[in-house]
Amino acid sequence: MARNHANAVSAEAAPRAANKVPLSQRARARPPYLHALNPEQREAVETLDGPVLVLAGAGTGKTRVLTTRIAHILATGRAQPYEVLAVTFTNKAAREMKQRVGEITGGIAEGMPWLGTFHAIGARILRSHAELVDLQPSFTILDTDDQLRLIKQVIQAAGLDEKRWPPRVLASLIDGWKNRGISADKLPEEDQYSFADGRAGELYAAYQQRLIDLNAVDFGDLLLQGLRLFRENPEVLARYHRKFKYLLVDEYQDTNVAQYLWLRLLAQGNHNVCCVGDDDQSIYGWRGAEVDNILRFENDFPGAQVIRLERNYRSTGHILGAASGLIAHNQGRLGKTLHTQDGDGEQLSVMGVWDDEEEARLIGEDIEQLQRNGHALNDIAILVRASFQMRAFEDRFVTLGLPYRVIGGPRFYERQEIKDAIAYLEVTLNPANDLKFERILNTPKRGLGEATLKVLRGHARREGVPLARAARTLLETAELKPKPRKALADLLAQFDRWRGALEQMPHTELAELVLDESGYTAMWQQDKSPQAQTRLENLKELIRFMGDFDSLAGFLEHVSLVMDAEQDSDGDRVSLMTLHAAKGLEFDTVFLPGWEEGLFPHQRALDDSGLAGLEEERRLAYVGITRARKRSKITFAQNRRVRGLWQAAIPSRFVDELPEEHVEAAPAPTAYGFAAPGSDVNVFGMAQASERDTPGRRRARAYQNGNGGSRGPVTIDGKLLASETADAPSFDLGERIFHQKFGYGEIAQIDGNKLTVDFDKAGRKRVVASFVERH
DNA sequence: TTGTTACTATTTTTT
DNA sequence: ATAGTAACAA
Repeated sequence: MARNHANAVSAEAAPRAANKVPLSQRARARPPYLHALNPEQREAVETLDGPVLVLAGAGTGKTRVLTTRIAHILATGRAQPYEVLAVTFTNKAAREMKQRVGEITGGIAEGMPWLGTFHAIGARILRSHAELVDLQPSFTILDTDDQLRLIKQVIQAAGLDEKRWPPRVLASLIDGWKNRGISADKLPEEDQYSFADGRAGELYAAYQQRLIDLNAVDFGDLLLQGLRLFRENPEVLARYHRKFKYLLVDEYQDTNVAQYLWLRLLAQGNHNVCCVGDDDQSIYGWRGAEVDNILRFENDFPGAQVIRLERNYRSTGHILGAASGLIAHNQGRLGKTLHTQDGDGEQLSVMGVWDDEEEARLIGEDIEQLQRNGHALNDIAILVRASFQMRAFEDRFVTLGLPYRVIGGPRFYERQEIKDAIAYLEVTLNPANDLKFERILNTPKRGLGEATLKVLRGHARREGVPLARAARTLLETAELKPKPRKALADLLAQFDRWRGALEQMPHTELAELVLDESGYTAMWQQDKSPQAQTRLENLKELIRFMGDFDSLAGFLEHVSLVMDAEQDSDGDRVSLMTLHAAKGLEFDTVFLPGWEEGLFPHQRALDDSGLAGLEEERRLAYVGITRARKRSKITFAQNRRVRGLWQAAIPSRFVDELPEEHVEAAPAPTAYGFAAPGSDVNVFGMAQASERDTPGRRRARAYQNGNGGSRGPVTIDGKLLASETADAPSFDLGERIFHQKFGYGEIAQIDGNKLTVDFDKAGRKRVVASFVERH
């Protein structure tokens, strides 16, 4: 490992291919984009020939290096935009990179057709050669719902008990195999018995056959079939070897085996492959990422140069020191020493609290304090290990009226109503899409249930035709009872009509028509649940978004690959997210709650993957701490509700692994029950005595906060909200209102900008007026 | 076929 | 606690 380091340093003196570049070129003034880089970054950008691994620690300018490198390749004329393959994991990263390359080159990147996610690029390559892997170029890409439905069918067809052999389990097994590049015919003996008493391979193969029947692929196939394509057709691979002069990979520590193999095949062409990553930030092992890929880079790509970026531009000395000390407890790492030219800054604070409610309250107060001192909420984040931890914070922030945003929650295209709507549109466009057809067959309810579906499936299977086709012929026979028969006939007629309208009207109008006439919109309008309103909004949003595309087909292709929608970034809000979602982001102040054994490190990670699991959890902690520019505040609760029951918790071992010189142990003022909950003690650990903080008022407030059913005026700071509530409408007692989180309710009491509302579902809650709307 | 009740499995999450 | 699912009754 030390050798790598030496290697990197010496390489700086003589870039390997310098002599290939004409002297006139070398003597030119450095282009402006190189000036902004430090020597290591510049080396990473300019070392263009042969394999390069850039080990980029947290906050060392990884994205900058990657984008500048692309810009450099283009600006020096080494390759045309279409000759550079750049892969990322997320659409967000791809978008960002595209934009930043564009900024540096002044638009040359416009046509970088091969900058995208592994899956998008895989799909693109596969479409050009579909026949070579038993597909038609128009193949559809299944989402997880479709995949699960299909696997369920396969399990049923095999005559297995779904309860004993749950489809989800097989789905994740198949996923795992595909991640490791294992196709159905190559399933190792030991994996055979991982499902259904040795029938694993048989089921995997049956599933693959069904995919081919449907002319469909799942996400794993986008890579696995790509591998097969390259292996079975060397001439195709050779074509891409000639095509791609430079390969770049972002977040290399997150690659799985299939991606690695895919990449290695492509890199066999001219070996100009540059991978950027940080072994210390590998946190996706549970979904197939192999840290080994990055650890083994030099073996896999002979002659590789390793360049370390160790100068951190983000965090203070104490934060880096604490994070480095923690991660040093991991065994399998390449090793980096991050340093900063910043000052030491504040030490990390660690504090124990009584329970999750107190944790949320103290952090809430701390945030208000920061806000009073002029900190933007946008610069503050709370990073949790598991999403259930978010609830306490959301509840607290809603009562405080503290604006927050949840990052990475349920994504737009994952929502039920969006998937349903898309299923309708997909079937309109492509009647042969059986899985989507099944999805909407009885949504809304039209009396076409399990029994009808069974008849349809049987018929379709016998004739070897899609369900919609089978349905049509079934209408001619007497196999179905009159009622379902009529319903089915109506549905088919509707689809025919919509299909006919495809050419007649803009696709957004058609979408509205389909959703209206199918009764889908009506279904949600009649739904009384608090989310129904939001769902209808989402449907409107979907149609608005469709307007950005030229055609329905174009829109649907986008949706199948790009599962995320742009996050709204308006307003000054605290960010709330999981540690996983936080990778790549940074904030001035980061709160890290829930550092307790069992939660963080998570018990499941320990049980499932032992030491490797623990090390991944530790990397997660490292990622969390290094998100902070100035302040990291760790808390742990002594008591936490797990699955409804209270459990005593002990502080995470990670707390004790933090080097003491970088950490300040904040006293736990309320932890042992001396101070009443609700007292003004912040996470800095200093009791903030204020004029309104007499013991009596504390008790009063504790009563109000603790016992839910609060009455009387609120004593929590109302003044913070002045700016947000300026334009809030005024309400009357007894008025019906709608609240994003709690649904519909009736106003029971008004205190300035705070309302007490009896919610239909959620009961009596105290909310801020700006958070509700008239109904 | 639909609505009700009982039961179970609850980290992280992209494509 | 809770949500999502499966068996069961109407």
